[in-house]
Amino acid sequence: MLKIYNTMSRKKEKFQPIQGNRIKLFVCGPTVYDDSHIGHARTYISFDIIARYLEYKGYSVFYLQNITDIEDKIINRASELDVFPIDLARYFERRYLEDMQALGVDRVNLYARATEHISEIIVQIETLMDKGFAYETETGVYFNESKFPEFGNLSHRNVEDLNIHRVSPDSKKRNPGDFALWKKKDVEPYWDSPWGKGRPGWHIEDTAITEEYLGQQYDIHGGGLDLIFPHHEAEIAQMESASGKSPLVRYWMHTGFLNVSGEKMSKSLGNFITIRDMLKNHDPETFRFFVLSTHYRSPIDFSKTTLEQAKNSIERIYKVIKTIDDAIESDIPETINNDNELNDKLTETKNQFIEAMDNDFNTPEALSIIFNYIRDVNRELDIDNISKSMLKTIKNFLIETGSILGVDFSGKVYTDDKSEDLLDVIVEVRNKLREKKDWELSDLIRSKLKELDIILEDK
RNA sequence: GCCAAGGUAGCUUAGAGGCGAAGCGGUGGACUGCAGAUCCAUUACACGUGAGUUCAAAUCUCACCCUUGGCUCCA
Repeated sequence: MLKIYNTMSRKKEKFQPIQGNRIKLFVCGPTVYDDSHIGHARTYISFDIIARYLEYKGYSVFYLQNITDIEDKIINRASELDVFPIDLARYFERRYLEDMQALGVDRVNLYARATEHISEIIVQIETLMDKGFAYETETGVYFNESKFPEFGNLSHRNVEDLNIHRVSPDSKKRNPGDFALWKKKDVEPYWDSPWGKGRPGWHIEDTAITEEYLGQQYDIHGGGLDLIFPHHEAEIAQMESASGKSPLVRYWMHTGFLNVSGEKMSKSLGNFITIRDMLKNHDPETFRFFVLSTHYRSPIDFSKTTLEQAKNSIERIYKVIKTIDDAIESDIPETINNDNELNDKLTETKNQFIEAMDNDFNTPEALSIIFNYIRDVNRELDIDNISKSMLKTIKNFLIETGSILGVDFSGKVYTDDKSEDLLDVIVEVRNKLREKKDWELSDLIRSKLKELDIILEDK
């Protein structure tokens, strides 16, 4: 039975979709004003895994993500670079999608741009105006926080505390906590609205988009921890006020922060790492494994050591699959008695894996179960107490498990065709030398290959 | 100030009342011509400190120490 930690209740809750086995999942996408960083990667990989697992459990998942392509940061950046905001947004959106593809994040069913939902946004603001939850000033349209006493429930804060620490509130607003639904602007980019030219506030796009595609209430809303306040609070306030229905979302899920060598990642500290830069030094599988090795809600530390450990760990899985492949090729029986025992163990492992993932997607636990099984398999392989058919079953299990987690465990071969052929020749020659016990030359070949980062291992 | 998360072997992480965990790393052994992989053993007094509850506490309670983060830019 799947349990999900709900930020709203601060508890793990039994998961039950609103409608049958259909799950409506929404995750806050990026503001496309710059290349995405590895903190984004952590969040989106986490939700990719969550979506994969939900699908594995037999749910039909509709995964929606917004793209914030109109926002002050985009406009500022565009004017710095002297380009149109929309062009800048499209450029970084394309790069974001490329990054996600490189990371194997491919579970999103629909990306929705804010600028393509302006009419839905306007409709929602009109509803809020009609119902008396919003008011117009000379600078824009604002949500009236005092009309929504539940504000602060998700982040578990009370509004009075927050108001004390507010810096220079806009004097036109009635309450310091009121947030903009529509900003009046008469410089590009702007859209026409009942309140004149302007553009939407940050929070409204998400509820306009989710109402359009998911309805007024849906199952899961995800995002980084930093979005809880004020962004997700604002979403709740807007949508629940507009629809009169509560809750907007059944399960609020938030991913923990990614730190770099123990420090918060920020541009001012100079430790800001984009996904692209990271991928120059690490392969995507390693990074995903690194993400998997910590629970999604915990902080995770990106450092040379942790990435190295992730790389070495995943190699252990690659290696067992390679060993299995070799054994399948070799001359071992199709079935043996010991299969029964290994089959039982496999069933047990599967169950434990599911149990771990059911427990709020506990991937570190799930991995440790896989590693335990791998040790058992290796042990049997070591004493040739395993059959071909069993090995095939085990391999399928490992590959399937990998695909739930989004990691290709089948291992990587870093060669193009020609060099592989060439390598075969070298290995063949070296084997001849070894037959002649010419260790000096064969070791020389091996060490020369090693200098080229080609590791040759004899059986 | 307010709020939150956390302190588990050398490192990275799970666990959450009762069999001392997983990976990485170190050491020794088996296997190898050697190396590697693998297996075995070992390294590990494992649970921030001090009290309390309990037959039993890393896990619950209280106090304290320390770390990190959030407080309307933020995945």
